[in-house]
Amino acid sequence: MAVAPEARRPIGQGGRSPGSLRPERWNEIVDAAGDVFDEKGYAAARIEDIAARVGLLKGSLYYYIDSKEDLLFAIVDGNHSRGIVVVEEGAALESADPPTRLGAFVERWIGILGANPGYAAIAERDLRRLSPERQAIVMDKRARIHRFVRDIVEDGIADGSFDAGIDPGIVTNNVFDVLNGISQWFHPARPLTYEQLAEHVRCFVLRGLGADPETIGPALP
Amino acid sequence: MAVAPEARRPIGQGGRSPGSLRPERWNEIVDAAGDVFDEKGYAAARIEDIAARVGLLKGSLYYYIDSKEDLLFAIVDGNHSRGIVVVEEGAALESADPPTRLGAFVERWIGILGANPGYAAIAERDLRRLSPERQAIVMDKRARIHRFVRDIVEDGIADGSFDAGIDPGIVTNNVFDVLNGISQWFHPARPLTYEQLAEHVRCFVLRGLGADPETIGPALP
Amino acid sequence: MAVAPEARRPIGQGGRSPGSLRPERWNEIVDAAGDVFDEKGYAAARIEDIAARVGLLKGSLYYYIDSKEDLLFAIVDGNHSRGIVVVEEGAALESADPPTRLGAFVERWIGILGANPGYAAIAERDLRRLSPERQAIVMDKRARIHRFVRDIVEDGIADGSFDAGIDPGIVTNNVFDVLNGISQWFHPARPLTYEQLAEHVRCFVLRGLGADPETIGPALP
Amino acid sequence: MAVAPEARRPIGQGGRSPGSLRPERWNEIVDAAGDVFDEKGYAAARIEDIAARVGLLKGSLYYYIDSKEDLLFAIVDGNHSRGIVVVEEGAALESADPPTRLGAFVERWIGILGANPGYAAIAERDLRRLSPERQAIVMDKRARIHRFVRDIVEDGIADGSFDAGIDPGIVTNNVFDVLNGISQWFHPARPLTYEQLAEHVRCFVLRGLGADPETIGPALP
DNA sequence: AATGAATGAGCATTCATTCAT
DNA sequence: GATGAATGAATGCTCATTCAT
Repeated sequence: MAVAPEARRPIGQGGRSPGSLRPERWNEIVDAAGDVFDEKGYAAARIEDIAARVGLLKGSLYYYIDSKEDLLFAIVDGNHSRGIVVVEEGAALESADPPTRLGAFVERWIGILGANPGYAAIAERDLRRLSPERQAIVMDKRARIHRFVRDIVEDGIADGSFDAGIDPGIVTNNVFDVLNGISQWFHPARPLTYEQLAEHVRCFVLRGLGADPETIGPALP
Repeated sequence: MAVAPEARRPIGQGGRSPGSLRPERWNEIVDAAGDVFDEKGYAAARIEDIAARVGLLKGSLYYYIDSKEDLLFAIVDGNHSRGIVVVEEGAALESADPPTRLGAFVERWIGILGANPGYAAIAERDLRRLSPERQAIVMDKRARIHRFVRDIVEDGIADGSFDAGIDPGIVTNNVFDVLNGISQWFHPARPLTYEQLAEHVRCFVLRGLGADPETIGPALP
Repeated sequence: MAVAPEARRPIGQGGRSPGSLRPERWNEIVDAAGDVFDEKGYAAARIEDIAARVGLLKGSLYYYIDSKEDLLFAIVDGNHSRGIVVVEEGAALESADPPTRLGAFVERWIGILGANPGYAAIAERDLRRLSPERQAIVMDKRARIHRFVRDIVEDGIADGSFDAGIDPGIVTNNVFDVLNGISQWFHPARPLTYEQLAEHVRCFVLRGLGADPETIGPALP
Repeated sequence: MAVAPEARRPIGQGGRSPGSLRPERWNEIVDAAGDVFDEKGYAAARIEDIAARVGLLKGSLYYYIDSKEDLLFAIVDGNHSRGIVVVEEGAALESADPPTRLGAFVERWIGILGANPGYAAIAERDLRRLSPERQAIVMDKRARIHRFVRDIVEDGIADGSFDAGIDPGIVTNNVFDVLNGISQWFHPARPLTYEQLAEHVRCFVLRGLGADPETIGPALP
């Protein structure tokens, strides 16, 4: 899940930010870093590999970055920024019932997974390698995303559309575990599109919350 | 999820395996490695840290291991060996209906999580840092564990106890994502025991599969 | 016996081979390695010493090499490549009689010893520390060099210019033992040039083979 | 060329000298060390390998030695002690002519090579790894051995049995290079005994010195 | 005599980072 | 913008050596 171009400039970084000069180059680099981090993990990834993937020598990469961590931050923060976008786009559905809103969220989330597959895992895995300040930036976004789902869950419990016995905290975590896990095993090469996958996952999640089968909608086609 | 003591000797490793001489020492070391790998990730973990945690100098650790990878393998393989145990212990329930069997599996799994918390993530994260041979050993166990759940799911679809519209492959992955995600956010320090957590997760999963609420059992207390 | 500059680029090595970019630097490094290996032996030689001798820090040396063994190979293989050159330069003498050819070979060999003294011993001593593939490359060259001398010996026995009772295998080994031993005790600081030494050794060897004193030429001046 | 038992106790070492307790054990250990040093070179040889070859653990070897260097010294000094014996045994031939004396020396030397093959190379190769004191002890023996041959050569030149044009220093080195080189290529598995080899080498050397073919004796059978 | 365990200094190698050109 | 060269700190691993038992 690469960062959407408009969210991709180094944020909270100050300095010359060379990315502003050639945004497309910066995006290439971040994508390359995403691939390499995904394959080897942040610590084992080599700057040289990332540079080679965009046709540079390792020394040259430092024209674009100040440190390896910049790339991790760009990816992890970008991932979360996209998550924020997913969450905020829900405005149109604000008046809908909780199952509909949660289902729509799941579909939007997986839809974006499809656009930039592969980097969700990095966010989970290597978040702690960031500096405390940057971790805080990311954790704040994460909390807002989390809160969005949890609010829906609590609303649903309150209005009876979800089972009263569920624990909002646990269930919210379960939902994100399901969503974040996807990119580790799903490959669109399968005879299944992201849209179809989203349907399955939406059902799994809503059922898991005890939603009325009627509300969830018809069985998958 | 550290390895249960009786399953912990280096398996499939050949060589002098000094761990067999002093199993407690070997267990201490593997536990220490698990902690450090969990905190920093495999690549960033330093042998020196692991050694210090058991009161040794880094060089001394090599009396017990041949390489850092040995420790990763001990943890990852041990984790999976415990998973195999969880899967195989289901013999008594073989004649039960699929929801009961799956629910019991979830409870056993989380029960073991409680015994040795923390290392499940390592297995998911750093599996690829193992040698191909060792990866194969682990992947084989993983496939068997996976197959156990998938078989239950398919049985349940066939006999109508799970929704006919679900995809066994997707759903099995969803289940493991939920189970493996737990150790990343659940801390027993919370006002919730592993048993109570297991109840919640059991319900979430079974409902997600479309099981009859009657079968799932009473709402959580 | 260091490698002649023109033969010195890493041969049969694949990879980026930065030495090709700055041959003089590569030669400096190989010479430094030759000195250090000669003084301490391959195993006891420290990369740090070699680096320091060319004004680098040990880490920097890895810009030029992939491993310490690369340096050993460059020296040992270079030595043998020079030997091949010595052997092949004999074309002009092909029609001469065996004693003349062998005498000329001895003179050429020692002449080259004089150009790059000191590393012949390394080739003999630490050949076995090379990887099997590289050993094979070197052993092949060695066999060709050996064969060149043996052929002359056999020709000489056949045409009566060498004693009929000698064993070509033994005598060829004796000749190379004499030639290879030189660099361990001869220092041109002595009141003797390499040319004079070569004359003595040529006589010793030809006499050893039972050549007609007339053929060998006049006593040394 | 292992050390003859009676010459094998650690010499010039002072201390408890445990070898005196079980001479045969000490010999076993020195032989094992000789094998390992010969295979890998002194620096690359591991105490553990030597210990394993005599059925001990590496720590246990220190009951017999004070340091790895003790073993090198035992071998190198032992080798030279044998050389001294070879040289001194010549008493009976003292009145013989130089070619006879030198020929007899070659035969004795190779005869002893046959008794303990393989370690001559170590002496040449790793002499410099000894402490200065021990190097001095060995170099003194070496000088005496060298001097023995050189004296014969000079006598031979003086009385006309060797060519007047040869340089005693060079030729003596040639002779030892031939003798010391043997163990690197000769294996008694060949269809040739040490006695036969000695004959060939004797002829090569004496001819090399310009001795009268009549003096050298009949061609090899 | 022998061992198991530990030590600690040393070494090859890696790699993020810098910088003059 | 990009590069080649160099840096230096870090880190996995080795191994001679010690010593209580």
